[in-house]
Formats: sequence, C-alpha cells, structure tokens
Amino acid sequence: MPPDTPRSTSTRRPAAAPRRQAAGPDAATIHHGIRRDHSEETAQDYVEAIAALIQQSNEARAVDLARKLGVSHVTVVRRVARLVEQGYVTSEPYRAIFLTDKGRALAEECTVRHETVLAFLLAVGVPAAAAERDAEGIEHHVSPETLEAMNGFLKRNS
Amino acid sequence: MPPDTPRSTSTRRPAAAPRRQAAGPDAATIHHGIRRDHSEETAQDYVEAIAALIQQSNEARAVDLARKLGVSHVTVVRRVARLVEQGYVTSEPYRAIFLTDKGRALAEECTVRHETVLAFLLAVGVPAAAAERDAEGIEHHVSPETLEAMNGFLKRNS
DNA sequence: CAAAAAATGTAGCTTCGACTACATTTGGAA
DNA sequence: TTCCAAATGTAGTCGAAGCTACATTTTTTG
Ligand SMILES: [Mn+2]
Ligand SMILES: [Mn+2]
Ligand SMILES: [Mn+2]
Ligand SMILES: [Mn+2]
Repeated sequence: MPPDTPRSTSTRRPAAAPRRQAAGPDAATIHHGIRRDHSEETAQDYVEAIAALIQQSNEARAVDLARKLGVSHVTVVRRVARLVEQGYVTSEPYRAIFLTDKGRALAEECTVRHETVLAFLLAVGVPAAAAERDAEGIEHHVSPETLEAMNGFLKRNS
Repeated sequence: MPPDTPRSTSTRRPAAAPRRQAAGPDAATIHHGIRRDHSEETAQDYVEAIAALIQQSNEARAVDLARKLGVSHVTVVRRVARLVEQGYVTSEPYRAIFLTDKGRALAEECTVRHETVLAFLLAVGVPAAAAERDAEGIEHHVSPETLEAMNGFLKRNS
C-alpha cells in the first residue's frame, strides 16, 4: 500500500543540471581522502605528543599521554599497542613508551607541519588561543602544496 | 618477577621541566574540541551535500548522496536516520530527503564557511586541486576567529 | 621493609561509521 | 498493464575509539 504522504512533484532523477567544470578529483574521491586523513590523525598526534614528552622528561608514560590527549589511560594503552604493530613505538609492560626511528621521523614531520600551520595562522591575524586550537585540527588536512603555500607566505611576510 | 629488560634511567615522574607559558586552553581541552569537531563533521557534510543536490535537482536521493560522499547507500540511510532524529532533515520511506529549517540554516552556514576557506586557500597561492581537497577537511576546524581572519585577508587582497 | 599510592593491564561495554548480502518498493519501459 | 531495473530498506559484521570497573605491578613513602 502506497504511503499517504504526498509524493514530491518531481519523482525520479529529474534531468540533472549540467555539471559545472570540476578541475580536481571528484567529490567522492575528496571525501575518501578526508577519511584517510582522519585514520592517520591519531597516530600523528600520539607520536607528536610522545616526542614532546620525551623532550621534556626523557620518557613518555601512558598516564602523561592520557593527560595530554584528554583520554583515559585505557584508550592510550590500546592505541599504543597499535602503534607498536605499525612500528612507530616500542613499549614493554609497565614501562614507558619510546619512539622507533620511523616514529621519530613521523613526529618530526608532524611537529614541523604543526608549527608551520600555527605560525601561518598567527601571521594572518588569528588570535593566539584560537590559532592554537585550530592548528591542532587543521594540521592533518594540510597537503604538501598547502604547506608550501603557507611557508611561502611566512617567508614573504617575515 | 621483574622483566629482564633494563628499565629507563629515570624511572618515575622525573622533575617536570618548567612549563612554557600557555595562553589558551590546555592540550587536553584542545583535543576534546577536535573530537567535537569531528563528531559534527558528518552532519555538516551531509546537509551541505543535500542542499547542493536540492539546488541542482530539486531533491536529494540517498543514492546521490552515496555517490557524492563516496559511501554505500546503507551508510547514507543510517546517517540520515540520525539526521532526522537531530532535526536536520525529513525523510519518508522510499522518498527523497529534504532539509528542515534547522538543516537549511546549518547548510547555509557550512557552505559559506566552506567557500571562504576555499577562496582563502586560493588567495594564498594553493593550487586549485589541492585547495579543493584541503578545504573539505579544514572547514570543520575553522573557528569564528579564524574565519574572521580569512575574510579579513580576502578583503585586504581583493 | 611494609603499606599506600600511582601506574599499568585486562575485561567488557557503547557508539559510530563503514561494509556485504539480501529483501522490498518504486517508477519507467516493454 | 505487466515486468524489470533502480532505489531503498533491513540484517548482520567489523574496526576504531571512547568509557568504567577491577586486577596487577611498580614506585614512593612512612
Ligand atoms: Mn593534531
Ligand atoms: Mn579533521
Ligand atoms: Mn567537509
Ligand atoms: Mn564542505
């Protein structure tokens, strides 16, 4: 039995309007890329945080990571196990967490990018508190091309 | 029995280095904010896509959303059900999806912000394809302050 | 050194977004 | 008007990320 609600005037595929020219990849491909960014985001924030803690204190404890990232220690422990699998960190039971060469390299790359994004936001006039907040999310969506443009801007306005 | 691996030289809380001045919220608060951004991201991309489809075709079908967002139609159907609960869209079985006033308002806001971010990236010299990709992710991490700064930059360099 | 506190580990739960496979409905074409 | 392809719905699975509660180990402290 058909639903008693009035159906829309145009019922089916209503003569798609002519597509405006799309230069880059299509929308679906772009959204796939965003989801990839997000799947890599956690690992990046973890190694960045671990590197910072090691710099500060010579070691990164799970509890420090939990505090810094604002999650429970369980979440940290489980994520760190995956980072071990992925070869970014080493970890022994009841001991601190350390970076592998691969982890150090990723941390270095992410830290540089993070600082570039932050400096760029400040340079275009974003207030410090907002810049620090936004940089933490934006950094994971900055392509090499955009990073290049940000560096260019910083160089021009130095 | 203690593990036979040598323990780290400094065993516990090793005299935390003096904190450099932190103006804004602490790291944990920032990361909470990012996770909030991400929890709102899907709804924003959906209403934006729905609005675009309605503009083009007078209605948004689940299959069109699936194509545009690069996910299966099941993912769309389930997310749309949650958007209905949240009051952003209306949807009858086997019919198209429409925006509520609330949904239209959110879509409008997101579209404007999206276009500002895109225009800004282009204005600072990011190649078009990269700008389009990056804007899709960055848009969700742009605070009102940063949006304001972007608009200021665009106004100054027009 | 023994007890208390802190850190870590483990078990089990929830939500969300993604998927495949299959069932049902709809709308247009034969 | 019947039939078929397309669209939608439904059931069930999975992995990631979050949580609480409780067990175990380590480190600090009395
Ligand atoms: Mn980050
Ligand atoms: Mn993001
Ligand atoms: Mn987006
Ligand atoms: Mn968008």
